Amino acid sequence: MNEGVEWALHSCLNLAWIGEDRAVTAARLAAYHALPTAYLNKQLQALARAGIVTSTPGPKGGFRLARPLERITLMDVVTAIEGPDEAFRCAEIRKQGPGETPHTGHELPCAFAESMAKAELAWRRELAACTLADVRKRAEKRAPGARDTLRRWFENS
Amino acid sequence: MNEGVEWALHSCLNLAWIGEDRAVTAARLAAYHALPTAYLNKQLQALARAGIVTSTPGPKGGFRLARPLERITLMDVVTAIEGPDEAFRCAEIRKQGPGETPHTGHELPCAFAESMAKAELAWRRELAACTLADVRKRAEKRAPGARDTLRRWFENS
DNA sequence: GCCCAGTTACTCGGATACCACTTGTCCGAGTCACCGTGG
DNA sequence: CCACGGTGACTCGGACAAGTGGTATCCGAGTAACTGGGC
Repeated sequence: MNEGVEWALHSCLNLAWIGEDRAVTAARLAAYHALPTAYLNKQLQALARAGIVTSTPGPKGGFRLARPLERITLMDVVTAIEGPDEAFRCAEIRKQGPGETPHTGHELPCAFAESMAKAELAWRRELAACTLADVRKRAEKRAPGARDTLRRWFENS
Repeated sequence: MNEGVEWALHSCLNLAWIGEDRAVTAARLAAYHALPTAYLNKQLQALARAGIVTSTPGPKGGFRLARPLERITLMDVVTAIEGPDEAFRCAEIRKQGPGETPHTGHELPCAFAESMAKAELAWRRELAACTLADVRKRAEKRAPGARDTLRRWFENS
């Protein structure tokens, strides 16, 4: 899986902690975790295309959350970064070569693909059931000072 | 996801349909679906290392199933081909740069990683619950002639 | 006829290139803030 | 003092390279079957 997913998740949480009142540039978000600025910018663009964050150009511009964390799921972020394609894409090799399935088995979906899709659906269901607000709650319980440290750093930057 | 997974799954099913009495070479398995022989051989080697199939060299050699399909799950095959690593590997970026989580939040696992791992566990659970025998049953119901066609082709090859 | 050793051909197995995609970087279009000027 | 136009700098956004892992291939080590000869 693309590692940009982790960057995007933490960036969303950071944006929420900073507050929705002001936009944050990709450079500052990147600096906070020592990430390559331009590449994180690329991921944030993907989030913007997905409607998870909004981007404003010009001075005092940057990114901010498009909606509260309660309405953003892990699935949203993963889909925004990874794309909508399924991980297991059936190439239908059973239809190639002499082994092409006979007796009207072509139209019906491949039994393997079906089971893999079912498993992937369970994965997506879990991701869709977990909002970033849930994660924020757990993170604040574990590292109580993280939020304040972050706000202080972004104000003094 | 690696496309070799699909090849391995179909090859296992084909081996089961052919019968356990004789070994089948990678070349014939590949020819049946018009796949590159050497590369499929590589995937079969991975299955052999995982103990899913056994390989015998020399004339009349080849691959055969190490155990019946009832005891082979989708998870086994996926792990054999893809490796045991999780798809989402947390790089712990929260510990980098000025944003390193303070107040003893380091030892506890990342909340994001935890949720992602939970979702992935659901995926693995589904894969582990589905045996290749289940898939075979469904495939035979959809394409009743597939098994006989396959056996005929492999006998006349 | 039976046994055995040598040869042979066939198999897997790992070492070796090729290619696509992820990762990483750069510069330009657009935009808002700021500043100086005029009323 | 206030309004306004011009300038400037800062932002995102997409186009452009580099590195890594998946994809594909080849050749060698090893083995079991086959063949021919000897008993």
